[in-house]
Amino acid sequence: MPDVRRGDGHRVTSYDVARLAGVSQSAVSRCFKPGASVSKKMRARVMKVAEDLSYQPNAIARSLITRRSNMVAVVISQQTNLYYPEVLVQLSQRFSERGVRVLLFTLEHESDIDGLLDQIFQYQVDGVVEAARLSGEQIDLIDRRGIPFVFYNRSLKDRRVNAVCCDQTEGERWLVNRLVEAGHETFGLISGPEDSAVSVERTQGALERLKELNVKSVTVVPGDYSYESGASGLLELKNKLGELPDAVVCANDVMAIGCMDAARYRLGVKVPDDLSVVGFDGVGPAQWQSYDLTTVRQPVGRMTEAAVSMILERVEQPDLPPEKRTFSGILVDGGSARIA
Amino acid sequence: MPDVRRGDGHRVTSYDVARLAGVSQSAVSRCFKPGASVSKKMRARVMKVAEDLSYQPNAIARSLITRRSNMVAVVISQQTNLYYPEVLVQLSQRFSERGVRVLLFTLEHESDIDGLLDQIFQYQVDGVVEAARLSGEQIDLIDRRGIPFVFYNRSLKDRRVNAVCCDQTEGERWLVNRLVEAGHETFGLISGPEDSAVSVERTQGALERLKELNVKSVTVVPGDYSYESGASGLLELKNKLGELPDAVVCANDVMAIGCMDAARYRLGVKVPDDLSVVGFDGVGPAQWQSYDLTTVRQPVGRMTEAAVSMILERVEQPDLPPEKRTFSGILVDGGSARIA
DNA sequence: CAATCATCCGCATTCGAATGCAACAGCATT
DNA sequence: AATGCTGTTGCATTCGAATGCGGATGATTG
Repeated sequence: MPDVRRGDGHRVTSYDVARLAGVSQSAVSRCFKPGASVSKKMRARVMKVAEDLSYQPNAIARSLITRRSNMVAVVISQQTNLYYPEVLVQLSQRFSERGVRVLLFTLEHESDIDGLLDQIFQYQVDGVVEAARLSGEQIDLIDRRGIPFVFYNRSLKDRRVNAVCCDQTEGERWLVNRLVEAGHETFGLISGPEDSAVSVERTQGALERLKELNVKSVTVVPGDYSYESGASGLLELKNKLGELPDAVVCANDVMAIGCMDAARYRLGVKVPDDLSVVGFDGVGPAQWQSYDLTTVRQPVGRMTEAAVSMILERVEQPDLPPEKRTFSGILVDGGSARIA
Repeated sequence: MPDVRRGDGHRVTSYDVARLAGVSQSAVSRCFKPGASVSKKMRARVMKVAEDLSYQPNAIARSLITRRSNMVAVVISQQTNLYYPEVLVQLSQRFSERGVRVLLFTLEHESDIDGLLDQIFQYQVDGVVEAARLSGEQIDLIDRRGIPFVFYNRSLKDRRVNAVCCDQTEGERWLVNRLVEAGHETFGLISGPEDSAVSVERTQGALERLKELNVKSVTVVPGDYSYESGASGLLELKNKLGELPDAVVCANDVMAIGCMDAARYRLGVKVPDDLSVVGFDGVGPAQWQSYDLTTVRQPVGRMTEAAVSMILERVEQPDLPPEKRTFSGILVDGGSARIA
């Protein structure tokens, strides 16, 4: 089996193929471009040699001249939230079906994003999917670079940006409706991190609906989306109220799960008999029988598909106006909440 | 605030900076290279202009000439296994601390890997982390390209490749020891996918130790690493045996969790009183109080660190010989198994 | 003041593929 | 045989940064 590298340690280039096939480098290039003007004879000849040499066009060189890297940056923070890995995998799969690769940028802390934007730009990505918070100036920065970007589940109200969101408010309202219909009267809320727009929307959405429905007893305690904070949130609620509320509304599934476990194993309380718990997201473990969580599932498939096509459309047509697409969640009635 | 793009829609290049600063392009290039021969005056001057123009060196162009893309491909399959997202995030973070970015390749089916290798090569990545199965020919393919690569938790016995593994066999032996010491006499095993080397090692490891300890009643049923297959695996065991075994050894945590739920909610059996269940991996949910799983935790931090440094060392010194690094897992005694 | 040396800078080239343009071949038409 | 047309091919240039080499500059020494 022949070695694919030339003697000098360089990679195989289109010139090597051209020389061996007795044609010009441009011919080789054209052979690899679908729909280019090449005779079948030429193509066959070149492809044969290319095959023999295991030649693959250098995407880096191509990017330089075409000004398309076929790479998209995906920025993810919040690795504690089980929800994000799923989003990431789906984005990756959908992009790759369209010939685009994901360059991954993970943030340990959301504040690390400053230097990161510069990094992203250096790699000349064709677009950016942001599942992290950005300040107004940072958005300006991207905008001025003219790179299409889409926010995933976060958007700035007074800003014309592309965004794909799940309707957090609506989802919370559904959950509250269900709980109130079933006769729950005292409520505890465990919110997410203050700086998470999603969390704020969810908590506000629930509060608003509770108010509309004239529910008097509502207590909010802070959480951070983690299992532990769901558990400690419940204990804190009990402390504050002196007793448990009828229902606890958690800003995500993982906290709801932590909350259920604390109820059962630390307080010895039955869910849903003595306490109803609901979450949000619809992550895999929420369906596990130990939890069987009542929650709102985000339509991740449709949301990621939307994000991908919004980006790629704007790579082709940079002048498309900004767009926000909001998807309704799916109410999942589980066994973690008493129903009427 | 000035627009960072020139009138013609092109990006800002080192030539633009050079022109405005009244120096040569090479000077600009040198200013961005740490340790290059540039006077402080020059550097200050250039940096000022660069700042004004929001100039960032084009990593694509740089890669072309330096033959370093500062990108590493990470190939992941098996998205059902909760274990992999954690690995991915850690790899990404550790690489980025060293100035290297992760280009993500996800596989829906392990068989999709054929075309994928070509894709990976096109992007001129500096290295590859493989958390997917490869055939011998595929390894040849990578080898001949001279790209450093590391297998993560899979390796071919009779092949000189780089690999980072958790000692699956040893871990299973520990688990079996614990169970046998505690008096368990009849065993069920739920294996992972047949084509997963990890699963085979785990199951074999357990079987071997059980044999050594002279345990007679051992039944193996197949699983696929999913929650559902853990649940159905338990039912199948019961069918086969006519009754439940004393203990079920699952090839990963997620199946163990499915198994526990099936025991409790479908069979009405108490864990660990009537049935002991153990897993493998040490994923987050294994620690949730509803499960509190006895398992072997893979030292993901050390393993990913090892993978990263093995790759990067070989980018610098391509002649380093292949190396396999095997890490012991950490036995986690949870409440899902009766102990002596 | 001349000689020596280190430091710093610019010129020119390089990486590998894409593409506009011109040249050319082959074929049909008259 | 001359003309025109279509379909292919090659030439030359381009993308943007890095770098070896020679030359200029300035500092230092005798």
